[in-house]
Amino acid sequence: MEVTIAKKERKATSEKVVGHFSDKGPTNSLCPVRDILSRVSDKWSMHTIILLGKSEKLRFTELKKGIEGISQRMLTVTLRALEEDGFLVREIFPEIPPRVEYRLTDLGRSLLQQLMQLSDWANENMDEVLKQRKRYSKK
Amino acid sequence: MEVTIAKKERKATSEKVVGHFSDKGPTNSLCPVRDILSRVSDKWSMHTIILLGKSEKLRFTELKKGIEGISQRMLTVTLRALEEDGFLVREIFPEIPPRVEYRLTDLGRSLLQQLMQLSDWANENMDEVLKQRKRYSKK
DNA sequence: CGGCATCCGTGCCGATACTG
DNA sequence: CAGTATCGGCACGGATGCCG
Repeated sequence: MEVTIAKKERKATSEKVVGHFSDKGPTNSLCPVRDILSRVSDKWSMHTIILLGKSEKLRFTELKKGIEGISQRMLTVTLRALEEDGFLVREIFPEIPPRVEYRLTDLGRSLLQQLMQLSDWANENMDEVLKQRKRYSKK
Repeated sequence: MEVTIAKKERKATSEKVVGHFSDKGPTNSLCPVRDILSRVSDKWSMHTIILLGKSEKLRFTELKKGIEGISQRMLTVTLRALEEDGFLVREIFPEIPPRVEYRLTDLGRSLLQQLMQLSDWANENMDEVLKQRKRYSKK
């Protein structure tokens, strides 16, 4: 039995979301959004998805090199969480030294498309946001 | 001079994002995305934006009633952060008792559109994600 | 009514050391 | 190479009390 880090660390997050949206209410229809949003918006998931989107298939070490600043631990945690949601698959080659490859699933690529759209919006509007922040800071 | 809670609490987040994306790297173009994503994906921002999107203009207490489970403190923090980014405006009426109204800006409504798209995607794909999680849990 | 100040638990994440 | 285990700092957010 492997996977001990990610399993524990993810449980809390899931329950947090479920707990706040499982009951009725007008905003209830957005439960999935916050769920996925909170999955993707953590510190490293988006980086990982984008990088995999560019290269189609990468090894652990290649990902680590491509994502500047990420620790071994967080790369593992992030990859396991994305695997759990079905955004990527993990393929183990029982060689010595071991080799593990990661690639996006169709679902993962679909998510990537969404992120790209959001990316476009963000790039278009970031200047305005920064301007607003500046204005706000001296009020 | 007002605004003490939110200002302090936001500084760390901003610096965190900037610190990790201000340098070069292939994923650098996504800096704004993570910035906005981390703004929107906190515990209450999306609720707030959606609710304001429905009602066009709401008072503090009305928002508090509409967002189930939110504390006074977090509503204040959330509203200040969204105001800082220019997603909503805060209008104070110096009456007794005081009245404060919040409404989305054009920028905020534009962001809302993006969230709605993401919402659609999430609703379409959540079943698949949940299925994947189940499969993963018994592996 | 619409906040602010403070205390405090909990979870996220980095650093480090160890392993098949 | 690709992880796991553990410790510790710090940010996020809840509870409570006070105020113009």
